[in-house]
Amino acid sequence: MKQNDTTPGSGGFCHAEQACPGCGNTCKMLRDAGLRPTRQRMALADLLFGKGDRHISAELLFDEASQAGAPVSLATIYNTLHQFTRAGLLKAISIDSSKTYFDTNTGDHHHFYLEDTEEVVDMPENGISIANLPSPPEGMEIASVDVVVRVRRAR
Amino acid sequence: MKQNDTTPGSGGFCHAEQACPGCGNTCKMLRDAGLRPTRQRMALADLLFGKGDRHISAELLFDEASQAGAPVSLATIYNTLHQFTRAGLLKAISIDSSKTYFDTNTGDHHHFYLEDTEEVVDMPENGISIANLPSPPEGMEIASVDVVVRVRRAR
DNA sequence: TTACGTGCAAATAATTTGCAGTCCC
DNA sequence: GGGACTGCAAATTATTTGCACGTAA
Repeated sequence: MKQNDTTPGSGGFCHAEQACPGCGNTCKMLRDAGLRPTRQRMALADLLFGKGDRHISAELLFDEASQAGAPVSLATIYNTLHQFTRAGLLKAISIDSSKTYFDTNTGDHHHFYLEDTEEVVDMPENGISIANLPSPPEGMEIASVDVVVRVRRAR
Repeated sequence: MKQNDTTPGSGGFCHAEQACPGCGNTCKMLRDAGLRPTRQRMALADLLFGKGDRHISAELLFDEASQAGAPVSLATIYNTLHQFTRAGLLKAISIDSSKTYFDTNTGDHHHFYLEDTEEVVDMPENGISIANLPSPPEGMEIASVDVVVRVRRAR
């Protein structure tokens, strides 16, 4: 359950701008994104942004939420992940064709993909540099450049 | 394996090494890959490799085969695409998370992804260059480096 | 002949959607 | 109170699999 008890008072469990214990700034983050800070969204946001940069699939987040004592339906997980993505809080990455991963690091960066474990890992920000990028087909503009370095256990 | 017994008329419709009309070298390609040159595989190979480098999805190949007068079941399309991939004739690319595309260009190269049309286009071979690639996590070796430049219609 | 291939339909897996009930503002 | 949000289950989409039959070697 919630380890903080800060008298929600006025009906809502979260009080706008001020950082209510347990909400931290999650509440504000959601409001700023134009999303109502509901119980589910708060719980998911805390899981997603509570421990540094993460790369997570819907299914995995579902399991985490369940185990964290905040069961959220899978449909809501998907909805929320997409809402967060639309709001710019997350970035969707498609590395493995079967699952979609969501990245809490929305900055410009690239990834290592561990083939053995199907894990996605951020590449050090300053590492890679790309040159001689061919100009895109005519009439097109570059939306983004995604680099994925697939790695496997060295034998 | 027998390499020189190419007596036409011995039962199969395709006769090993020599270019039988209608087979071209497709036949040999399949044999070399360790795959029996069946009617379906020949038809699909012709569609795949008959017109330069392509990026195609199973569904699309299915439609093409049907229209080409060589209907092949969707299951066989999938099986065949994976067999070809395993044999090194194709390369699977996951750019869009929903569909898997198969690339007839198995060389080292990168792609443009046209977001508007969901099309995959090869990037000129000589264009891009990547530097300062961070070393992979310890105990790991690089399997491949995939670069996808997403482009959209310039407004 | 005989093992490998193929087609079909049912089975999965990941994700989306319709809708009735719930909750935030 | 009212519209935004959720949960559930059914619907979709992409792909895989089991199994009887067909076909290349």
